[in-house]
Parts: sequence; structure tokens; C-alpha cells
Amino acid sequence: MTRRGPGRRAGDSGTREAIAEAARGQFAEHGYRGATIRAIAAAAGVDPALVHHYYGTKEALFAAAMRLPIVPSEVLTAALAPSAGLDGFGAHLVRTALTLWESDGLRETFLGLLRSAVTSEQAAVMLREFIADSILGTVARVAGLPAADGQAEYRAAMVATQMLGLALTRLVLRLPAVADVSIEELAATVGPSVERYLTGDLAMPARQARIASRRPG
Amino acid sequence: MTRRGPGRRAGDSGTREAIAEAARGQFAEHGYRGATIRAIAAAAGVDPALVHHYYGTKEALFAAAMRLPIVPSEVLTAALAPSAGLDGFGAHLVRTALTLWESDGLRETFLGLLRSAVTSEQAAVMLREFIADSILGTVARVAGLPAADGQAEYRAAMVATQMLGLALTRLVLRLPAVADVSIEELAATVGPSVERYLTGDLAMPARQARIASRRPG
DNA sequence: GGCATAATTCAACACTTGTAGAGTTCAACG
DNA sequence: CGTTGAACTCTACAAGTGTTGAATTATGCC
Repeated sequence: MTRRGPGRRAGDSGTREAIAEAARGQFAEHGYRGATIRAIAAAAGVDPALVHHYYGTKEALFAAAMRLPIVPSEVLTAALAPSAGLDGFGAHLVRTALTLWESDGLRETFLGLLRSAVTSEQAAVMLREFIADSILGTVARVAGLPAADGQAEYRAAMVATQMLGLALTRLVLRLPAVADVSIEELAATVGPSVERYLTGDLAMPARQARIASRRPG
Repeated sequence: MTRRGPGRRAGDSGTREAIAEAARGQFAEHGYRGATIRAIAAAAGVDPALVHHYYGTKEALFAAAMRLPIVPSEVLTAALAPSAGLDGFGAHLVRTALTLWESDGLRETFLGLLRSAVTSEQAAVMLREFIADSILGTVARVAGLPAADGQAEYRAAMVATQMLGLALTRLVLRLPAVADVSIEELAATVGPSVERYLTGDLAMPARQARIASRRPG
């Protein structure tokens, strides 16, 4: 929203991105249903019809706004590579994820995805596939787990369980005991649990092979 | 919804409970915003105006429908008492909670609360206070943690973190690797993590006392 | 029987929602 | 200058929302 008024050339449209940014903010705060086109337009200082002009439908706007500005697997790989020794790996993962989630560029997207996934089937599919396809595999790989093994997906899923619970209680529910504590402290507390899921001696479910053999996308 | 048609005496109104039950189902499936009075009325086989006649406003209906049919602290205490030996206590807690959440009487209420809390501030307050006031203390007490100690609340909160993450991925997101596994298997995998939070040697946050001294209600 | 009373429905209001198309403004280009 | 074309706004529609008050139906009590 640098300059107002019509008359820009193609490619100059900062307004388009301003709308997307406003949309991210609204989706993050109210979820898919709660974020109205009118509120998004107001937040962007723009007529509601312009939102529709650029993005067509609300679903399309959501999909566009939730497109990540990073490639998760690359960021995860880069951020976690230094501690390849696997010692303190769990804490490092917690620290990395929390820092990422609370960073300026990603907070809105992640919160929007999380808030929307709980009530919108479209968003739920996005988040589920995103986790299954981009996160679980990367975590398993970076952690050095054997691929093509049912155990890897199960272990990574348990990590997701703990990490999403952390995000839910800290960012959404804001439980004081979780929200008022530093990332470092949470990493120290939760890290070992995550590490146990990845490398510990778990009693593995018998028929895990069926789950591991799902189509990747 | 035993008998249809008007003309019942006071106290006979099974329709009132039928509406509440339909409301629970809708709130569980769509969250607070997504559950419409009209849909609730339709699910109960009743005119929308009757919903308003009985409960006044949508908020009141939500509050009434989400009132638990049990006293959580009692159920938790009773269910967890047998394993007071603290051996396998974590697994027992996971098993108890998951079984409770997936039981007929509570599934809708819990899911509705969870789904709504993520998008409705009113519901978020309900769930947060419910967890903080009824759950954390009970878990800490049953686990034999010293009361009036900042550590107790922090430990219980970490447990909540893991348990809610489990609920989110299994019941709401339905991540295959978590949803397609038996409660027993999850208890065996997650139990030890929970146990570590309760009795393990955690690096405690320094200023935890401030959090522990919040007003209870 | 008639009467009070509760249960239930009808019809409608006032508002918000996503969406659509026609119209307006303005910079760039010839 | 006039034309073009994109950025942008106005107005509006059709559907859905919570909510309301009057009307209707049936029951138990006298």
C-alpha cells in the first residue's frame, strides 16, 4: 500500500501484495470463516471488490496468502544441519521451529493455517498434506532415520504431535505456563521428549507398513 | 426428541436436551462460527425459533451445550488412582484421556470446545480456564507433585502440551500415522514422555513462581 | 366443557456474507 | 491531443445469519 489511487502499470501493483498481507493477518486472527473479505479489504485500505478482482474467490485468496515464502525442507535442513551430531538435536529442533513460527514472515501464515485447518476442510487438507509431505519426511531425513521404513513416519508423526501441541498451547490458547516462558527454556524441557521420539526405543505399532506405503502426493 | 409436537408439561421437555445434543454435534464438527442455529435446529428436527426460545442467544446455547456431564477432577482422580505406584503412570494417563475423549458422552463436547477455542475468543477463554483450573491442578495432584510449587504447574502444562497435540493431530487433523493407531500403542509411545514431564529431571525456568501465583478463578 | 399454560411454528426483520458487473480515474503511449 | 488499458470504486444482488414477536397447537386441570 505504497501509493493510493488507480493508474499503475502492470507489475507495479504493490496493492496486490498488500491485500495478501492483510489476508494473512485476518486469517491468522480469525481463521478461514472468521476472516471476511470486507475486513481484509478494510485492513488493506481497499474496496472489497478489488479483492475479488485480484483473487477471484475467497478460497483462491486463502491459497495464495498461505503460500509459504520459504521452502520448509531447505530451511529445516539448513537450520538443523550444524547439530548433525544428534546430541541436543531435539532441543535444536524445538528452538528452530518456535523461532521460525514466531518470526515476522511466518507467524501469520502458520497461525492462519493452524486456525483455519481446525474449521475448514480445505485448510485442513492443506496443512495435513503440508505436514505429511514436507515436514515429516524432512525431519526424518535430517534426523538420520532410515527412509522407506514405517518407523520413520511414525517417529516423525510423534514429533509433530508434540510440536503442534506446543504451538497450540503457546500461540493459540496462550496457556500462561507455556506462553510466558522463553523459547530456550521450552527447548530444554521439550527437546529430550522430541529426541526420544526420533531415536529412542519405542514400542512400534505392528502394522505400520500400511501407513508408510501411502502415496506421497 | 422422543415425542414430536407441542403440548408437554414443564419438566418433560426432552426436546430441550435434544437441541443441546444437536448443538454439541454441530459445534464439534464446525466450531462456534460454523455451527449455525438453523443447522442445529434442523439436526434436532425443530424450528430455529425454538432454539432461541429455550436458550436465548447462541452464546448461551454454546455455554450450555459445552457444560460437561462429568466432574473432570473426580473422573481423573478415580481413573488414575489405581496406578498410584507411578509406574506406567504416563501411559495410563494417555490411555485414560484418549479413551475419555473418544467416548460417546464426551467426544462432541471436547471436540466442540477444541474446535471453537481456536477461532472464538469466548471458547478459548472457556477452554483455557478449564485447563488451568480443573486439569492442571488435578493432574499435578494425582501425580503426587508438591502443590504450591511453581514446578508443578509447569510440569502439568508440559503434559497438556503433549496431550492437546495428540488430540489435535488424531481427532481434528487426523494425521494418518496418529489417527490409524490404537490407543494402546499411543499410550506406550507417548506415555514415557508424559512421565518425564511429571517426574523427570527438567531444567526449570527461573521465574516460575510468578506464574504459579495467579488467581485460581 | 372451558381455561390457563407450555411447546412449537410462521413469517419477518435487520444485518452480514461472497460475489458480480458496470462505471470511473489516471498513467503511459502514439 | 485521443486512445488504451489497467487499477480501482459504486452499487447491487442473492443467500445466509441471529433474532424476534405473534400465532398456533395440544395438554393437564377445574
